[in-house]
Amino acid sequence: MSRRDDIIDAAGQLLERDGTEGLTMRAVAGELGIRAPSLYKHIADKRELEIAVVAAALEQQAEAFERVIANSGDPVPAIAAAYRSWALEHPHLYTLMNDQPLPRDELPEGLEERAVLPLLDAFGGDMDRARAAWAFAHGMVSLELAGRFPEHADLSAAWRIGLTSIRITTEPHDHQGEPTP
Amino acid sequence: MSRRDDIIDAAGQLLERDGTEGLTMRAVAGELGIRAPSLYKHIADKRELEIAVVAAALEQQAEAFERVIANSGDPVPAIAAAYRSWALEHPHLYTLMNDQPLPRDELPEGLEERAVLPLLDAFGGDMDRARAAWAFAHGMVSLELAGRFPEHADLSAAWRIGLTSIRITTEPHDHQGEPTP
DNA sequence: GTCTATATTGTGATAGAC
DNA sequence: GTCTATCACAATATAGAC
Repeated sequence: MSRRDDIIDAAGQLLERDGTEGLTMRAVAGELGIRAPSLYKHIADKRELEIAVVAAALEQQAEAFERVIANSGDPVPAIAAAYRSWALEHPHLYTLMNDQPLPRDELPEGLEERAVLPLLDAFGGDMDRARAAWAFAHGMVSLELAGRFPEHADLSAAWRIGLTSIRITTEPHDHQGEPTP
Repeated sequence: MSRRDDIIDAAGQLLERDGTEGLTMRAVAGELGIRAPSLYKHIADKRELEIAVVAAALEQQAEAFERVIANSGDPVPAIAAAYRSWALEHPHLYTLMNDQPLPRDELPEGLEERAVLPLLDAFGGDMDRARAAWAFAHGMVSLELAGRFPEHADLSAAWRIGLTSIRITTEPHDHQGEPTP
C-alpha cells in the first residue's frame, strides 16, 4: 500500500467519522501523524483527494452489490436492501458520491458501469425502469440520511410499495397516455 | 415589510444566486447596502436566518402545489410537474430544505402539513403511497440537480415509469383515508 | 518525505461609539 | 439601526530547509 493510498484511506475514514466539514487537509495529515503540507508531496490538491475517495467508495459499493446478487434468488429486493445498508453504514461517503456530478473522466475505466450492472440486470436490461428504481431508492435513502422523514413514518411500507410497483407494472414502449413533468 | 423580512428575503435571493457558500452574513448585508454586524440587531444568528429562509421557501412551494391542483383534472402528474419545476427554478433553496432535518419546532404551525396535503389528497389519503411517490420525485429531482444522471439519460421515461407504477399498483394495505363506499 | 514558517483568504460574531 | 474596529478562528496551499 503506497503512501498515497494511506492518505486516501485515512481521508475516507475521517469523512465517515466527522462528516464533510471534518475532512480537512490538516485532519487527514493528523490522522497519519504528519503535517498538512506533507500531503502535497503525494497528492496535487484536495479535489484530487476527494475524487480518489469517491472512486474507492464506488468500488466498495459495487462489490457489495455483486456479493448480494450471488447469494439471492430475488435480486431486486436484495439489491435494494444492500443499497440501503451500505448508505446507512457510510452516510457521508454516500452523500459525497451522490450530491455532485460523478467525475467520470477521472474514474477508473468501467467502474460506474460495474456498479450499475447488478441493478440493470435485475430489471432485464430495461435502463429506464432501472433508473426509476434507482431514483426511488436514492430518494428513500437520502431523505432517511438527512433526517427528513417524520419519526413516525413507516419506511418499510414505503419501500415495499415503491419497489413492488416499479417492478410489477408493465408499460408498452409507445405508451402516450401519461403526461410527464 | 419589516427590516427582518428584508433580510430574510435578501438571504433567499442570495442563496439562489450564489449557492450555499455564497450565503454569508457579509454578503447578505452587502445585498442590503449595510454591514454585517448590523444584521445582528434584527436576527440572533445565521442559523435563525437559514430557518426563516427555509420556512419562506416551504410556504412558496405549498402555494405552487395549491395553485396547480386547482387547475388540473389529474392531480398526480400535475403535482409532480410542479414539484420538479419548483426545484429546478430554486435548486439551492430546494437543497437547503431537503438535505437536513426540518426545524419543525421553529416552523409556523401547520406549514409542513399544508405543503404535504395536495400530494396526500392525490393518493386518496394513503400516506405510505404518497411517501413512496415523494421519495421517487425527490430522488429524480435531487439526482438531476446534482448532475448525477448521465447526459443521455431519458428522464421523461423514468418519470413516467415511476409515477404510473406507484399510482397504479394495488396492494393489500389498510387504506386509512380511502373514501368508504 | 517531512518539517517550520508563512501567505492569503475567509468565516461568524461582539463591543462600543454615534 | 448602523457604523468601525476587532476577536478568534480555520481553511488551502506554497517556499525552502533538512
